Amino acid sequence: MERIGEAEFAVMEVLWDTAPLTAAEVAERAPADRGWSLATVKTMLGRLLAKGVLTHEEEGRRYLYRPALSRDDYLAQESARLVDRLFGGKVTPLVAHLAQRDRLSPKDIAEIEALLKALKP
Amino acid sequence: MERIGEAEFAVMEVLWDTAPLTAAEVAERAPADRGWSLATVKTMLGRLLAKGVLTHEEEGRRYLYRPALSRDDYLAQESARLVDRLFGGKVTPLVAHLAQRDRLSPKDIAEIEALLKALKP
DNA sequence: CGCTTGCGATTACAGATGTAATCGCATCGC
DNA sequence: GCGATGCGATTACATCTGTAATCGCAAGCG
Repeated sequence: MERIGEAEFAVMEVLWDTAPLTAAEVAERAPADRGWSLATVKTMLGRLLAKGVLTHEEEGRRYLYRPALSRDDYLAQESARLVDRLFGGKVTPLVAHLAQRDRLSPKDIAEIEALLKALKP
Repeated sequence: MERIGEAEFAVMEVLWDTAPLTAAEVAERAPADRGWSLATVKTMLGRLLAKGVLTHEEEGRRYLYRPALSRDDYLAQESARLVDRLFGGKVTPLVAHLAQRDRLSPKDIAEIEALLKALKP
């Protein structure tokens, strides 16, 4: 699975929010704090195409870009990577760690409990 | 906070397991599948020193390397990065996602529930 | 029909990272 | 003492990533 970088991810976010878009439209919607030039956005789009995580269809002489990887699949992939690398592939230690370090609020805990309860048969 | 790369992380793992160690000892204990030369390990150690995540003390004409960042702090840092980037900084959606995608076993769920219960006042 | 304009493609370049060879010096064995 | 060894430091180089300028061509304007 091709890795996608931090800046590339920001481009994906734009397209996960709205698709399909032209390069210029992606540039417009990109986070302002990035301060990207249109050229930079075009490079990103080209690389993401090459990595297979975007598709494009021609619209006149332009391309319309569209994600080929769902945000959800991406989340799953990245979460799994973290869990594998840092927590021996087990989710429980991750939750334990987050619980201790992030000081989950009682509300958070209640939410997660409800969520888990709903998963049980 | 200085980022540490994938290969650098592998070196840290060795030192989190056992410390302090000399460069040669780190090389011996590094994951075999990396196939690292001693030179490579030395480069890693140098860079990790420069990043401040290792310390060294002189032992004769060699160094003994020792982590300056605990594995736990590193886990916290990386977990927080993931949660921030992908889940809007909220832990609950991450757990929800893991629960759905990773198909937590009933045993996992029970473990996490017990863990959360223990956190409640 | 030619000229501008707008597009993707190509090229550029710096910094980080992974991998490694080499260098300069201190030390240990003789 | 002196040469071989072993150490960290320096240098090398390819790849990936972030950022961007430039190129070549097609299409639309006049």
